Amino acid sequence: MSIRLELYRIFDKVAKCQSFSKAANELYMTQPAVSQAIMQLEHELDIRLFTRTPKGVNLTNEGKMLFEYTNSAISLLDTGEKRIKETKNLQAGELKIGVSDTISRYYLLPYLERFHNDYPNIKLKIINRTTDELCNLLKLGEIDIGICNLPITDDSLKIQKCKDIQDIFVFGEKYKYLISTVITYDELLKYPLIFLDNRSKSRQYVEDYLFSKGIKINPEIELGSHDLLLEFAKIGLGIACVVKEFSKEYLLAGTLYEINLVENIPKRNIGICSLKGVSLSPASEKFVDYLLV
Amino acid sequence: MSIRLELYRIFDKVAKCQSFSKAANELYMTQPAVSQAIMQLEHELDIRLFTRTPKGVNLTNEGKMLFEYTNSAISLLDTGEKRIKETKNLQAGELKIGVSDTISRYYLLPYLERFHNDYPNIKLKIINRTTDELCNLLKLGEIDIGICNLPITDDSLKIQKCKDIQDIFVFGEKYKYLISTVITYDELLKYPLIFLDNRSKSRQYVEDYLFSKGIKINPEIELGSHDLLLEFAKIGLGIACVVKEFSKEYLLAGTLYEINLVENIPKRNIGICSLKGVSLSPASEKFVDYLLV
DNA sequence: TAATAGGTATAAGAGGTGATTATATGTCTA
DNA sequence: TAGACATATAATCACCTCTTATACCTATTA
Repeated sequence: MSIRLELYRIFDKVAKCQSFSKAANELYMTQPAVSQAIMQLEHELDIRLFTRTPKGVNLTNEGKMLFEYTNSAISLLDTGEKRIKETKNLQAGELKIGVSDTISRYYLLPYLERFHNDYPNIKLKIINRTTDELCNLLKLGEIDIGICNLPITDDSLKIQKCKDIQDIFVFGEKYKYLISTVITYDELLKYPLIFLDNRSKSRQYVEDYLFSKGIKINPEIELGSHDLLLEFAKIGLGIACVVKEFSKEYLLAGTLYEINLVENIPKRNIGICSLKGVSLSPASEKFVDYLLV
Repeated sequence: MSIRLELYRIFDKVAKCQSFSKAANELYMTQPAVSQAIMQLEHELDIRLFTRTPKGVNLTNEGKMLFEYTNSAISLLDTGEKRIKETKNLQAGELKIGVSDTISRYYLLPYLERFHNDYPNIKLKIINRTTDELCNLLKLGEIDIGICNLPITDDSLKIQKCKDIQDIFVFGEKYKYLISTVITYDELLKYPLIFLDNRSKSRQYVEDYLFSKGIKINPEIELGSHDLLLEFAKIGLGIACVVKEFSKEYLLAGTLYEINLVENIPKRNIGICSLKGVSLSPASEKFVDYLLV
């Protein structure tokens, strides 16, 4: 059988202390235990490692040789252990978050900022993709968690809702006369509509919902980012379908106005996705905490 | 307390096998043992190292991190062990021999040559010093064994006789008339004597012996090496006290002749010295074997 | 010289603990 | 739905390591 690794730890300590007794102390063992351990090691390797003297022990040449290896090995294990502990205390490590870009800008940013302040040694990696792509990245292990627009139907993923969001329609100065007018879904179609492009979950969600109400939208303009939606609406290019929570600045500033629909689009959620059955890394776990509070 | 190093070995194997069962096999343990070991490690580090799946296990991010360390550490210990075994089989290592130069040239050389042929991977270091200095080097651990002129009285040294040598007096052509003449110690003093310088054991031995017989020598010439003794005698500068075994070439070639003394100087010995109570390295041991056969 | 202090070796016994066996549980596949 | 294959859990046992006690050795010191 192979040699008990404990013996190497003891050997290592004895070599450093040049004494069985002192090593025993530092190892919280008795001297005979150390003596026996070294004898066992010497026996198994079939070679003398120490020369015993009345005032301690000295490494033989072969012992010196072995020590070069054990010393590095033991200290490697020690630092490995230490790094794990650091990671646990979030003093090191990295956190790879996949997120759709809409969310990252309007929702995630403050959390990222806070997390980075609290744990500056965690390396943050943010990957912007569509929800579907994020699910794949999760399975590939490329990201630790994904922040996605719900709903997601994937049995291998664990989903935790973390924020309600409300889809609304907004317009700028040009359509100011619509303020305090209540509008039906049908009437919306009379106006030029601005939507995200149809790969996005948000677009799909609203489009699907309206379709279930018998409304088939045909956007005048399709854009790639939520930012552009807001800006296009602001300069009067049409009525944009946006997320209320992500449009607060514009609404508060009075540069955009929300349409009063007879019936709101049902709220949907942003959720945290992770692989089912896979424990989160400490950093991921902590970050999820932030989001859920 | 610190973590059982065995756990790291098991962890390492599991990480490589990506399976508790397979690792158990390779470690000659049962699966539950491995399972428990990993759980213990995870518990002590307070972190998940593997994610369990129905078809094996996978390293978590933290597990991967730890593995980088354990993997190197374990393989370091393995190679350390391997090198020790090589040393034991004389496939590596070094052999430091201290020897007085007289001996090294005439006695040791053939043994060194043979040993080096048999074990070319052992690095040989030969150190030439006087016997007294060699004893000190032994105690300092600078040499593994010393090949010295006996007698040596030092309780901390282990002495093994390995060769008889006979001190004789020789002369060259100039004193050819002495051939087949029997000579007393007293008569020797009539001739110019050539001795080694008085730091050498050989000189001391003969001088002391003759003194015990009431003869006080007063050499005409004192030289630093046995070589020179022979050469000086050959060209007729006197009668040299040399070691018979080291002078064979000259005696056989007829360039030097041995004096017939009424009574031979008592034989003395070359011996192998090593530290008492300290086991010899495998290489040293083997070399001593060569000398003693 | 005797005694002390500090080191290692040895013997014997006890206790802990890691391995085994047996079984449960879960998941994918045929 | 059964079977194969993976890990988890529970309980028992045997080994083996550590401890205690003691011996022995070598320096140092009174």
